[in-house]
Amino acid sequence: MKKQQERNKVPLMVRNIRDIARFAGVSVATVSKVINNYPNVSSKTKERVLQIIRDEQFIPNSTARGLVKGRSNTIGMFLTTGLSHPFLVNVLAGMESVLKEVGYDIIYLANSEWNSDYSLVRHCMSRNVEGVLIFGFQRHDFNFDEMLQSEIPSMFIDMDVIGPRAGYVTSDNVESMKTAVRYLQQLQHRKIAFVAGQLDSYVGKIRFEGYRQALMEAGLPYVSEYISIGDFTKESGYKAMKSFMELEVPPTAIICSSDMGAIGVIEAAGEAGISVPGDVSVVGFDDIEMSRHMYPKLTTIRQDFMTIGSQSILLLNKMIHTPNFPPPALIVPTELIVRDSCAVCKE
Amino acid sequence: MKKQQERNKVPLMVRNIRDIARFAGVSVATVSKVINNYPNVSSKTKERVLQIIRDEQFIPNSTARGLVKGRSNTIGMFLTTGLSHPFLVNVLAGMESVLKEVGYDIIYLANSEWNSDYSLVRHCMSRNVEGVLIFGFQRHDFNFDEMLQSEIPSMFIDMDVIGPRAGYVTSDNVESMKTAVRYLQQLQHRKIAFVAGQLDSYVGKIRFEGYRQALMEAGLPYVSEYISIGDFTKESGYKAMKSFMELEVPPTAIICSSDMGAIGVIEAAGEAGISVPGDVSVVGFDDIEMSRHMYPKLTTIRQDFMTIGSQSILLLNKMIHTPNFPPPALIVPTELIVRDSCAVCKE
DNA sequence: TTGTAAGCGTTATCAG
DNA sequence: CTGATAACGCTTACAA
Repeated sequence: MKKQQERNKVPLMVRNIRDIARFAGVSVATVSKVINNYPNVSSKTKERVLQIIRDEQFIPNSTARGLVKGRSNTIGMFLTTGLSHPFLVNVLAGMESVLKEVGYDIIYLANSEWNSDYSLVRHCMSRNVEGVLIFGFQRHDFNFDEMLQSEIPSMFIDMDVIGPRAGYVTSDNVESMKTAVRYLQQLQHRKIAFVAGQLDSYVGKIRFEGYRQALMEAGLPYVSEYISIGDFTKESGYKAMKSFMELEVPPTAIICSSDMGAIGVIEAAGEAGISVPGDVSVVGFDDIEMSRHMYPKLTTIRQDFMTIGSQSILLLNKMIHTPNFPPPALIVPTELIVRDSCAVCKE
Repeated sequence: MKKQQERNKVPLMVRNIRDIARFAGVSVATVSKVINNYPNVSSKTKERVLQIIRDEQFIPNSTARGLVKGRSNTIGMFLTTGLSHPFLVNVLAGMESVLKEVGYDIIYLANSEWNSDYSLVRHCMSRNVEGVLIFGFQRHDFNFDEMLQSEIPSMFIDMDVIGPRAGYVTSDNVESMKTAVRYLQQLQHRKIAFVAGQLDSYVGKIRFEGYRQALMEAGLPYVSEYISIGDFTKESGYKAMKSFMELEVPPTAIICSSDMGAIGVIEAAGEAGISVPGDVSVVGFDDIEMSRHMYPKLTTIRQDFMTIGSQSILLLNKMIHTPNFPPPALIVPTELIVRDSCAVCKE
């Protein structure tokens, strides 16, 4: 009764666990136990404390909690915003879907000019993050190796690196290429060209590698004129197609390392009066939104960004909580989306 | 000399400010002063302490710091990942460009099923964020009002709400529409139709409003048959165009609330043998990447996402540090990008 | 110029 | 089952 009055009289907001303790007429230790759901609290006091916590809208201070527990409940994320990444929101959605489950929030760590005085790792440590997600980086980025070798659990997205506490998630790029080649082979194509991305990027290299393996498995010859090294952009696809058209024996099908590249290929074909898929078949990679809105609708390899996002978090969570967890390498399956840009080979 | 040996002998990493103090033979207070660059420290000790900090790669614990200072150096961000947002990465890039300058990192707060026990605001408070960014929300989202009325400084992106401590940033939607109408008027168009987005979304409503005002200022009549309410998607543009074509007096120009809508319009026109821009002119909104890769290349309103991102942070920073800072409302200019989808009216 | 010591809001240990 | 009390790592009066 007295307590009740006291509470009504004092409009001062509850600031901490001690205020709650005072109102409830118990010690802070007890309140803490209630909050953390410890077993050894009588249900009466527990109920009373909980009631007050609800009434007062009390929220424990996560900073203080983090200090004493040595945890931050936070995962750091580095992102290269330089290159526009249309999938980002999809990957994020995948992450978000499991964030509550693992109890982490993601802190987006701003890139700065890293140097030896202030490295990625130091930024992570100063923020006390329990793990790190790395996305859109290049192998040669500054401080990359330090991160890779550090003790901070980390997951790399689209980069096949393994460190003592570092794993990765990426699409099954090799199998994707085999699928594409097999599909074109079913359509009687034998002259299959390839538009590569930068070979110093992981996905650029691995997709090229996949293409070569696929050719081999299909018993198709590797023709160096059928290779064009680009950079995932539409422009590089456009140029690739121009060069293919000048060949004495041009390819009848073209696999691209990106949908944007495929769009460039199709544009160049259109300008030259070459029909897609009438004269040449085209396969893309990514399945960006545009793919199903263009003409012809693009047949392409769809990446499963939701899974990439959710698994990167889930695996990171495992690493964080399992001391000797072997650094995971997850290859996420892709899917061939058949639309209108491929047809049976006429030759 | 003795200290030196001690350091070499003990490979144990430096864990805290006290270790540094011990190594340097000073008190923790002095170390703290050095770290925080206080004036009243002799340059000798300062140098010595700094040297040790560098040698030992010491990083002050930001959690402890946050606890005592009552700050987290963190801005929370809520995002609706449900609707795919292709601009996100651009807005993020804008934010990133100023993050270091203001000294914040962004914590991406996972959405959960908000209810009265655990609201947006409570999540923010538990994380001790100093301010909040809200992006992609709808007015009727749960707990929205609580956030709006709360004392936590917040900036809404693409939503014109003002609260005691809440401001917003958005593109100049109204002026954009006026620009589009004026441009079409210059091309002799008088029958200008409009494809709206959802009217329960802020940008859907405001762009419609802008279109009406623009018509008025241009002295053009408002014809209700020339309005189609859609939802920013390609499909709704497609349907809109279908309905416009059935009119006895069809429009000669169409303004869309989104580029995707414009793409739908153009597709419907193409199927009906109507030439763009020969028979009908089309203007989009957003300037998504696809706009310059389609045929015809789309004339559209470009939003300045970099500025939206950077200003939302900068203004939030101002609000946080200025007690009575009036909640800002920033309208960011757009730009008409003239490409190939508009032509002089034939009539 | 430097050091002492009292917090910041929690959790955890250990007595009662 | 409950309650003192000592941490956690840092900042900051205030004293020396």
